[in-house]
Amino acid sequence: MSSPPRTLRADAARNREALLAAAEEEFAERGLAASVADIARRAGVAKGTVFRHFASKEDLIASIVVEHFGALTSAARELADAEDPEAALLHFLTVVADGRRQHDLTFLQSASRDDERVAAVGDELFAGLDRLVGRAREAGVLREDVTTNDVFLLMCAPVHVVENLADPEPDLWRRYLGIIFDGLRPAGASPLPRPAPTTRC
Amino acid sequence: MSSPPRTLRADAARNREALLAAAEEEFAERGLAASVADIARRAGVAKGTVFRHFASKEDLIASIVVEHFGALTSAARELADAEDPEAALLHFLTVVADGRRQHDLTFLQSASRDDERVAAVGDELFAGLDRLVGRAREAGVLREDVTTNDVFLLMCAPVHVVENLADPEPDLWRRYLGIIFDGLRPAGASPLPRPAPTTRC
DNA sequence: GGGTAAACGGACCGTGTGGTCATGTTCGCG
DNA sequence: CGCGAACATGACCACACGGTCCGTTTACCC
Repeated sequence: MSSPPRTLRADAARNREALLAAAEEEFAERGLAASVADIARRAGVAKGTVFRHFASKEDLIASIVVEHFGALTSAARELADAEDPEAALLHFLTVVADGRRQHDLTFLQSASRDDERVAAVGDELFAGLDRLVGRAREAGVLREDVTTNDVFLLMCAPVHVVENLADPEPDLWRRYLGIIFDGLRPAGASPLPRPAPTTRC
Repeated sequence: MSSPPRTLRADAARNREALLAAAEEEFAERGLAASVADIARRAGVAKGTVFRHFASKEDLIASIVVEHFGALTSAARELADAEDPEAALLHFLTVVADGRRQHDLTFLQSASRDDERVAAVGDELFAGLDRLVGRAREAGVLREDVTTNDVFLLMCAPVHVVENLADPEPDLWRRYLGIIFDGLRPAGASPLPRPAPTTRC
């Protein structure tokens, strides 16, 4: 039992990146039904190569989600100490939505729910968001009864709202982010019928 | 070329209803990937029977959507002349979300986007909602810059937000309907970054 | 009850899928 | 340059899917 080498060969690294990019596009266009063969074709490699890099289709999906979550976590960290907490939170939510702009990738996330790597980066992302939400609430720009969990769940809603539209109109999600963000503000907030969820995610 | 009889035989009608119900449950549990064979098994009939009632899997999906839209249109009509326009709109949105409570069925809707029957009942539903939205805006309980199209798109968001949660918590969507509805109120409304969509649906 | 058309069952078919593997190719180090 | 290991390939497999078909069963009407 020998362990695999720590660094990938140049061509292998290139193919891995190409596969991740191709898979993201393919999943965006055809949903979970996108086939491994099509992904390989799009990346310009043979099908066997896909399974050299990813143990299974599920593993490929999880890898995409891990990559995305990582990028969002970085964005959250960079905004953690911004001067304007409200702008920081809104900007973060914009980054989240923009990252999924092309099409929605939430289904990938839920498809890899029990992957432990995904759970780990999900925790980090949640922690980053928690910081932003905490500062926003301290600053009084967020209604009192809203938790990080709420924002975490609502994060993808703007993109999701627009997703089923035939006509693309690439920036329309900004409109719904605006509406939902207004719903998160203290002004005009009415009592919420149910308590916030307790379990993370 | 003879036309089929106007009324179904008793057993056929029973099976048709059983199939629609079974399909709805199966789609809710397993998404679009639910197989016709599983649907048939759940309804207690053979696979061939499915295709006797519905020309294809797509046709079955469209039939479910048509049924749903019809029920919602009826609900909208009943609320059209309610005394309190705000309560009427909120109640309608509650009915919409509650109808999809078990799981989200939006993907069925988008899967049958080019079905003409679906388009027809979709128009009726939109008209019903338009009435409710119009009265709400006249009453000043809806922000000025929000259109019927916006509400139509946001309609399913509360359920969608909760959909990817592992833990069911069946009524949690009410919380997010509350938040989003607050975002639709005039109080504390901030300017929206993009214009409302022009194309219907 | 008997006759008939409608409805049902389930074996069957073609296709496309995720995944495997033996063989051939390329990188990169010495 | 040369060699071994890492990598890529594409034919191949088992399987599940949507959909078809025809022999059989069933509900309805007189």
